[in-house]
Amino acid sequence: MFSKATEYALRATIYIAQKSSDKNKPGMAEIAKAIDSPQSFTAKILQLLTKNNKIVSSVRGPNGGFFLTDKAKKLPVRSILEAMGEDEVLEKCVLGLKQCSEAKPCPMHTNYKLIKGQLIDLFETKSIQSLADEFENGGAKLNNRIK
Amino acid sequence: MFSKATEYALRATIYIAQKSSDKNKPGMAEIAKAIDSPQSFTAKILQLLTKNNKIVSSVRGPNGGFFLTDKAKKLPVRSILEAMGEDEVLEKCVLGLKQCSEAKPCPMHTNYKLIKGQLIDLFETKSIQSLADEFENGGAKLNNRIK
DNA sequence: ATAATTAAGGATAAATTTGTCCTTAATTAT
DNA sequence: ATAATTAAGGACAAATTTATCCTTAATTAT
Ligand code: FES
Ligand code: FES
Repeated sequence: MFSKATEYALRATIYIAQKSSDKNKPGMAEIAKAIDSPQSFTAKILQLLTKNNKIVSSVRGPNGGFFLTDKAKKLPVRSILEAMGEDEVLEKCVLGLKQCSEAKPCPMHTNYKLIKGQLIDLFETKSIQSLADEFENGGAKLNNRIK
Repeated sequence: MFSKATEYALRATIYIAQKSSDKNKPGMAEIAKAIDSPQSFTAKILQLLTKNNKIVSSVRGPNGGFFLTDKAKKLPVRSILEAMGEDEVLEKCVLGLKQCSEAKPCPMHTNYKLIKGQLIDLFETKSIQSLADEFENGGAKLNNRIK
């Protein structure tokens, strides 16, 4: 559904939201390990999410790392997709027509639009914070390594 | 959601299902034009769908082209995804965990699984034939060029 | 001030996806 | 039989995505 980059972005952001505090900000090594992603690549992705302080914030130097402001935690998950330039996935025609519309619907449209609506609603309603709460609190995981 | 290749595969198959008959089998040029796809690339994709006569059938030579057997028309849309090796998209974890499971759910799982179920149901229930019926009959389109 | 730590950023490489072109093989019409 | 038509298939090219590595800049601890 999403690119690897966006999957890493989602997992990393949720991890940071849950783990960061004033005292403790996870660094790249910790994050990549926790979400089971390639470290250098994930670093690039966090750079994107940090640019203009869109979603993720960071501090350099010893005890530095990544964190989310309270404001950022309240953002809908969709804002991560937007920062990754991949939120059009939610709006796309499932058969790849240039527009998904009632005016010129594809043969799947009538059935798919119901699902699409729920998908959009999910990503717009769920906040980053609420996903962070699911993580560990609700027993949700951000990797599924055996150990 | 799907790769371009799979989008072309879906559109092309639906088009062929609707347009082909004993007397008339659309060729590559016609298909690519109708579904607004790059011809040579689409040809490769139809080769995949034709291999082992999985979904699409073909005849070479004058008045040759592509068609679907009645049996093929009754296949679920998901079988096209399978032929393209891309049906795992339906089963995947939305955050990219290696497994989507109740045992080790990601933070989106509880909400997403409801949508996922509908998505799987849609692709397993809808037949290629029923989509072909939507096309032109039901006013559905396989491209949205202005003209 | 200095050294240590950590993210930012640039350059580059590998892998995959998307796409084109040309030749070959099969089939049909004449 | 021959020529025309059309899909099959191989080789290759372009574009995009994924990934690594190394240097630079900022910050902190000493
Ligand atoms: S037009 Fe294809 S899903 Fe809406
Ligand atoms: S585990 Fe992520 S969607 Fe099921």
